[in-house]
Amino acid sequence: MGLRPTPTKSEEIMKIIRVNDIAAHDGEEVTIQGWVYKRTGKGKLAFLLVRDGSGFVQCVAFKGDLDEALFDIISRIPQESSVIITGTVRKDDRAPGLPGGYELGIQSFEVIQAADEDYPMALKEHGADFALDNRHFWIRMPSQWAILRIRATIISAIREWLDDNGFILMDTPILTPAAAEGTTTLFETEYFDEGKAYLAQTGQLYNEANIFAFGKVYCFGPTFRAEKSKTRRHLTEFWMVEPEIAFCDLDELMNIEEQFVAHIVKRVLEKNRPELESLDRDISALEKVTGEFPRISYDKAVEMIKEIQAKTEDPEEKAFLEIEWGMDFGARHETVLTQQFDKPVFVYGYPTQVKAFYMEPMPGRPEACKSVDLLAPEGYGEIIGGSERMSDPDLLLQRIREHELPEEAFQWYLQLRQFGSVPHSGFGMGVERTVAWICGTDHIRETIPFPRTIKRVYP
RNA sequence: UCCUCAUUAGCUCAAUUGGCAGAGCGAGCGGCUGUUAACCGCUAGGUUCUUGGUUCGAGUCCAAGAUGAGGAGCCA
Repeated sequence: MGLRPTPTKSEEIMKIIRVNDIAAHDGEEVTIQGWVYKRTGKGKLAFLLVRDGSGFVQCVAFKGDLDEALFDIISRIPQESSVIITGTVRKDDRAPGLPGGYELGIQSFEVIQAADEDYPMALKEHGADFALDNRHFWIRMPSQWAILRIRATIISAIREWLDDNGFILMDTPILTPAAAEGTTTLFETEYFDEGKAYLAQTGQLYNEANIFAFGKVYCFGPTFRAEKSKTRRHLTEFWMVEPEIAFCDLDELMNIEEQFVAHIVKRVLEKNRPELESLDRDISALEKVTGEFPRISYDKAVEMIKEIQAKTEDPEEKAFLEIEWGMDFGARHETVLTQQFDKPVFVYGYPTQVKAFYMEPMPGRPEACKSVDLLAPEGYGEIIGGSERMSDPDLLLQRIREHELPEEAFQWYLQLRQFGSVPHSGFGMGVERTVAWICGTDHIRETIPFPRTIKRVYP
């Protein structure tokens, strides 16, 4: 507040509100503190769309009501100038904004800083490169503002549900000694005299230790993958929540996941309806995400994809949909599969060979394992990957050797199975993919404030 | 790592067969009492990604490179 050292007399009595509360102040004289998002004029009228972080509201100045010099300042104020505006709230259906429908008739107007006139982010559509180079400004635009507010609700709902259902937050390390699933996709850093350390790509193995102390736990933090993936579904730094539960089998895991996801969607519908509407999200599609989700086996899913492929005429699409039992699903497979349902769908029992080493085999079917992915509808695909973990120490050691993982680094993990091993399960949910699905965003880079991709670490 | 595409004004894009570098938005100035991507008039704004080549002449054709995007593989 260095620009405004002491409050004036009038400031001491003014009633500062936030824009998202404006409906509660109809007819009152209030003050808002924010930034000029857009300015238009019509002779003796000036319209400012002002944002204050909580919403966007139209402020109107009429030349006849104000000192001429003040009206001149208002009608010339550059976009993004920071301002403090006092005026009377009135309901008006013509008023744009978020939530909209109310406007402020300007009575006094203080400029904190008049912005430079060459603000780079014009109010129009931008290409991806320009938008990402200007991410520090892009987040001021309503679409990005709406997505990031929904992201905050999703994160809050994640913690709320887990905290209310007996899960304990256990922060797992970000600097780790070795790969959980191979070293090729890890970011590497020097670690004093201990050699290399790696940025974590999962907290799961540590959570498997934590459950034997706390029963039900979750970790929630950034995750790092150095994969050279350049798609609309990939970031190199993303946030993942990973619950882990003792005495829990695959069916119980699916029960937990569907309650968890339904709660998150419910909270967004309660808290962020104006944001969803501003994004033109099909809200009725989200309202269907309740109750039980369909559960289909990998075997059934392969059959369904084969049927869809047989009906596909486009030769390129047909080639992408080619599948045989034993193959992992690609993005196209997930897309056509989820389009068959209007809720998230569980696919369980994937082939052992395409999944991680620590998953429990299906009873009597060692070629399949007790894994389950949750695929979001409308073509969004995998948002959760989970499994029942292997509890037999001998088989686990065998798998570590088969995958040629450094046995010595997994000693502590193997010891867990020797001292009170129980059936246990867990899953990881990618926050950004979940945000993309709920917001209906077509690219994951818009779902995190400052995305990190293979080609971008600025800003 | 592989495949495909793109790069022209601050931004989004045009530019016919190789023949004068253009528009809209944004910015500045002027006009307008209800604007919603306002509208009307005027002004300013260019290393056509880089380097080399072909040609009387290259934004356009050729070669190499740079940068970015989408996708595959892998994954959340």
